Amino acid sequence: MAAVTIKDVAREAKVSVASVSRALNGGVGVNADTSQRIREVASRLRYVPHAAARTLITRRTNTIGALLPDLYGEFFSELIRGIDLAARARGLHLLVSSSHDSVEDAAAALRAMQGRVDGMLILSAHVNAAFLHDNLPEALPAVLLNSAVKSTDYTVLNIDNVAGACAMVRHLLGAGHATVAFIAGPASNFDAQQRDKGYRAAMKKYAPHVPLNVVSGDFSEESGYRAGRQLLAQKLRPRAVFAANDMMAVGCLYAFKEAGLDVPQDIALAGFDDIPIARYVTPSLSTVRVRIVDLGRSALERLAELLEKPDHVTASAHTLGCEIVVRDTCGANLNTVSPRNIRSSGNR
Amino acid sequence: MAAVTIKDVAREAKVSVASVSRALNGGVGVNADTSQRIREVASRLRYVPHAAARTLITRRTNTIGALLPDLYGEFFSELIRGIDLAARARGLHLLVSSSHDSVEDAAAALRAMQGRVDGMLILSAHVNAAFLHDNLPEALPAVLLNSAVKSTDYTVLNIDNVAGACAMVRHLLGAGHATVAFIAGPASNFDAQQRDKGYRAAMKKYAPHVPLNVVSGDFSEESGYRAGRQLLAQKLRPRAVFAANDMMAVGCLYAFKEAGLDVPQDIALAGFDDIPIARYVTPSLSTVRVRIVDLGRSALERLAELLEKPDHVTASAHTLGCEIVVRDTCGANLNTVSPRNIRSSGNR
DNA sequence: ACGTCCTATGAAAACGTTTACGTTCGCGCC
DNA sequence: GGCGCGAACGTAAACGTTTTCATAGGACGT
Repeated sequence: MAAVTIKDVAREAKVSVASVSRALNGGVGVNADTSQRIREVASRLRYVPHAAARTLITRRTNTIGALLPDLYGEFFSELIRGIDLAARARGLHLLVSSSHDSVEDAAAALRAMQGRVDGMLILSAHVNAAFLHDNLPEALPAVLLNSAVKSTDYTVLNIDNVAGACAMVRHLLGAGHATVAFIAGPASNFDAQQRDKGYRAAMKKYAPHVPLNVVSGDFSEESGYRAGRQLLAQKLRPRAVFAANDMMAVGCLYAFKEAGLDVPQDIALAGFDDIPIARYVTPSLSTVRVRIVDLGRSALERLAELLEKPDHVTASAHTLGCEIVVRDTCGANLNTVSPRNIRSSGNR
Repeated sequence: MAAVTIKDVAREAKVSVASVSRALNGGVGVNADTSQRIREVASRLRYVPHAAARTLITRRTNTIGALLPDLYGEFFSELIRGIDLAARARGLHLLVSSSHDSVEDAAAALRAMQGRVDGMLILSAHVNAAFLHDNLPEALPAVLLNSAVKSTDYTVLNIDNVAGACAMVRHLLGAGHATVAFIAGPASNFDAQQRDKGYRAAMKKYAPHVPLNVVSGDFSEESGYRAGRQLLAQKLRPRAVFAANDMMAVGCLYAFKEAGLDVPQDIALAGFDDIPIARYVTPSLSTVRVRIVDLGRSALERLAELLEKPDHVTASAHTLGCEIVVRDTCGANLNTVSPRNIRSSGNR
């Protein structure tokens, strides 16, 4: 056992523990060369302050907790990466609890983090004001990600789904596709709601005389496939289809291929998320990209802000922009040969 | 501030703090109904033991740390999911530090976790005996993932890359492809080394008279593309190509398509990892699947074992099997129509 | 020479637990 | 009745820090 404590350092440096503590924490109120000597002794003994003891008296854990649902692939890893990077830059640790699909699960995890963290990052389908009130100790700073909660008590950080969807619909219309159908996501999902809203807003604004055409889906590839078949069965087949996420777009793409249609000549297609698969399907999928890393990073930054000055940093709401990624399925670059985007990173 | 401590509970229940502690921790040595009463008071006051105070005296944090490199997508999320699930089942918390690409980074992160965790899960390219000796406090239990370290001091958990690669090469040969080339990964990478080894072993065993044919790559898609062109330029084009990972296989696939070759008729192809993209490229990629969730889960289970009884649980080495996933690029199911595998899960 | 202030330092309290050690008390046994 | 014993419970020490307060000793102005 290492077990080298502040007392050992004090004895070795022939000073009191108080001086050691002072020297190691900024060194104010202690002579410069004494401080220097203490530091040397400390590093020689490989002294590491006992985090728990420090927490006990400081009331600071220097740790933030992340409560996440059962996320999938890229989204999860990018989000964590963003959070982790920003946390490390601030000397904060990251306590993760993921894969919560039920409310009880999430509540239990939240309670288990009690006292272990200085603040929380929460991304969960079932957080609402009541849930938070019941399970989140008041005065524990928290930042909500992608949440419909509009409380004045919590800072929330959202992806600008509306603007992203709106921009894509506009792009499709602008590419000459007169009619644009929409494959919706699960009605309970906040992202899905917002994207739906964006579709409707864009249609109203840029193609006010074209009737809306919405078929339902649940974000799964299979539901996208079904939606695709459903659209093909319509009397007037739409010129373009906008799916609320990429997985559904991929399913839809297979339905079109199966029917012998040429994408984008016969029918254009676009998705949302820019999952890695998007660039590898044939033809490659046009979509709306969300910078997930940024979402994680700025979430942590907001939280860190809250930690610094808990005194009236008013809870605020922020929005993260999206960008349109034009590939082959949207039919906007028919005449140009689309270069295959090779990414040289990612050695896994 | 909640700030309800054990003293508050004791006062309210008219007992000493010692009895409260006893009642809440198994309740031995305390009268049954006293214990009951204490519990009621505790839950009524919403008492939550202060984790740091408990850690200070117990020397247990009930937290395990995970040190991970800059992982990518599915691999990362699945690994964390496996670890998280197993940890939660044991009441352990998970402190994550990821995205470490340099040795210094990893060392710093390891030291920062000092005293915050009861044990470590380490997956990193640059861990070796010396690194661990320098940065890991002795007597801190650790489990190494996918590591070349063969120390008797640490438990290591590896993917059976050799057997996986071996099985795939055998499968390709068995499908009638007389010659099999190999696209190697970065020489410094342990997985890459093992897969290379598997290729060589299989060729020696099942096709001893066929010359080896290895071109180099670095796990990136781009290097796979280059390797593919290199293979096509050979005098005797191989009948099948086995890439050390899926990304390179995908790059290679594009090189073949570009050259107008039909895969798998003209040349067969296989990868390793079964990343999600594998099933979406056209034709879909045959590959070797690794159950990453299991890797995470059993890593945590080994570590938990170490924590339970630090007294001579001899450090051991374990291996996790792979399975071959036959899709279209390997040419093994030419005559059957391969059903497109739709996954209905994954709503993200 | 003397009070005053300032700097460097040490002593000790406090944080909230767990646990070793006493103390009390009831009970059975000789 | 004395004795030992075990169960129930309380007292207090201990864990390793930070921080408040006290003290000593200069420097400095008068």
